[in-house]
Amino acid sequence: MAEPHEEKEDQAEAHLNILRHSTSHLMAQAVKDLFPGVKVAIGPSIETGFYYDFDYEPGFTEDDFAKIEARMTELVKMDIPIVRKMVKKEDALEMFRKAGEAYKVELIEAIEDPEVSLYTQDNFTDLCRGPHLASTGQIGVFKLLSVAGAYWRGDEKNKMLTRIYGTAFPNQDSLDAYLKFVEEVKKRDHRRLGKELDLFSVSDEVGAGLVIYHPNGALLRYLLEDFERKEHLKRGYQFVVGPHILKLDMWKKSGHYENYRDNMYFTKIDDVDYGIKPMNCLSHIMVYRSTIRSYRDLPLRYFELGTVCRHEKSGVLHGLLRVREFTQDDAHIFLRQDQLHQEILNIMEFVHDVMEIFDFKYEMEISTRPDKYIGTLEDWNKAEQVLKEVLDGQGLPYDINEGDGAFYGPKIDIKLKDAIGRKWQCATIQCDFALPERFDLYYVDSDGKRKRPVMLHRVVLGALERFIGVLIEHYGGRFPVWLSPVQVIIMNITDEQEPYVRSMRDAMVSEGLRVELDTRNEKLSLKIRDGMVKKIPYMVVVGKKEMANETISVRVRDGGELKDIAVRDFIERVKEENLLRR
RNA sequence: GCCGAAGUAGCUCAGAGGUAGAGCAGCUCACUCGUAAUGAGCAGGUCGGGGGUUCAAUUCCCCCCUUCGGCUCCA
Repeated sequence: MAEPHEEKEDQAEAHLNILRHSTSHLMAQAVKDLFPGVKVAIGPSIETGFYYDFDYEPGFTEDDFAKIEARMTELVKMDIPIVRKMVKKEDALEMFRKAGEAYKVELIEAIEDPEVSLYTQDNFTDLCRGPHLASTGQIGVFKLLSVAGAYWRGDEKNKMLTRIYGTAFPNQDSLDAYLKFVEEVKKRDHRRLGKELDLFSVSDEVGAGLVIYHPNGALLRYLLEDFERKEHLKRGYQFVVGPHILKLDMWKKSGHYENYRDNMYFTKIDDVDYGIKPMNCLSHIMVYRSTIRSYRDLPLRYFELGTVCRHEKSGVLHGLLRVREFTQDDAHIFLRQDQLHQEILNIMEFVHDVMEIFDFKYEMEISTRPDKYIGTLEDWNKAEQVLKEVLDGQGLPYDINEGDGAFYGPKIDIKLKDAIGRKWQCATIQCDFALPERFDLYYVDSDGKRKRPVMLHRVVLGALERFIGVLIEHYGGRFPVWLSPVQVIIMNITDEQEPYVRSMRDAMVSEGLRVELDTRNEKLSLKIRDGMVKKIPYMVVVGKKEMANETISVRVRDGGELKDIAVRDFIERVKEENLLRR
């Protein structure tokens, strides 16, 4: 049962959805008034507002928005009743056919009920399940936001329509609040912060989707890698390293050439074909196969910060979140069927611990057997059962994506939620029955017979590039001390303290702190400002007084001040934060 | 890949058929300064790349590349 206040929230949300849905119809009505010959497709409310898809030959641009919005405002003022009517399917079909609304006809044909509901406002009638507001006069404030192409029914084989996005709210204040929120989100954009904090760049001279890490970005990445290596060693993983290119025959054997070729790059050496790896599993399989394995050896957990190259379509590249070369915290675990439950539990605990350290909440999904699959039904059912049991056993909620598993096995996807509620796919755990089969992997069981191991593919952070991008936005560039590329910046007030702060910097660096020095001949307020802009956690100020007392004054990025603290105590404080990952 | 928009100094942006401008950053000088921008001066650009139209193109046209907003796909 929902709590009373939740019910209220649900009601408010439901109302907002109706408002937006009606605004979407209003926009369609305005567009049809203004642009004769336009055909309408679908126009739902969405999380951030609404959209409507149109088929119109010249298409629309944002220049058309003012005109459309003006007409919408007129229609609101006219306070036109929005009338619902149930009609027979055949009648609706005839009506939309006559009107030349081919998309509506297609939609109605797919409806099984004998009757469909229509909503009419003046000269505009739309097929719609509803509900809607009672009249256009009840519509609040709205704003058209962007145009975009969208395939009919989301299928890239279909015609591309023009989609107009907009948003709507009951009043101006809530619209303003939303637009302000959008601005805040822009300020957190990892591409913007990546530039401002000088973390990374991508260059069209080098190539699209290829990341160049600058010193601070590379340091951040190094800190994550260091974290990963320690955590994996702690959990019984072994490090392995494989090559970036493997003979094409390997990729044919594994099925990648057949199923993943479009995403791969190829090259030729001395007339032999090679494929650049899009995944790390094959080398790990070679390690497994390098000697005979006993049931006592399992599970074997091979870990690699493996860099892979994938040919992503040009239109999907996006900062660090979607690139063409990236490094996964990848592991392949070879184990017996009877170990599957415990091992997946281990991984889930691993994921949980890591998410907690970075202060992420997360959600889980199980993806089950697709229509096209390899392996036996029995294996699939068993594995799906195990995945469910593990999640049930933890008492954590999860969704099921029927038929969305990989062709070689079912999987658990973990979607993390960042500081402002957005979801990102990072960790995933995939069962694989296919590769052990294709590479004829086996172990010798207690009865002396050869048995086939199960293979798990899993990543925890996912791709370092994507994870770093998410981290930047999650923290808004204000990394916790242990992850800050620069933890401390020391500022002198006059030249007099310069040699002193230099030796202080050296002392801190030798204790493992990451320290910068600002000895520019500038006012303190400028140095503080620059330190704040660079989002450095600790700004250490040294003037005449501090030098005499061998203390420092520390301005803390996230608020507050450490007045006249001993250098030694400050160093210990930062060291502890490094250790505790704070 | 598809639809739409954009690309001007290191960054953020203005400009216009007659070969470009601001702020910040950079450099030089003065100021030696106590918690979010001291002042003055200097320097900085084949106006994304390639073709075309024109007496003349950074501006108009075509192609390409890249980026942005979406669609589709995904770590």
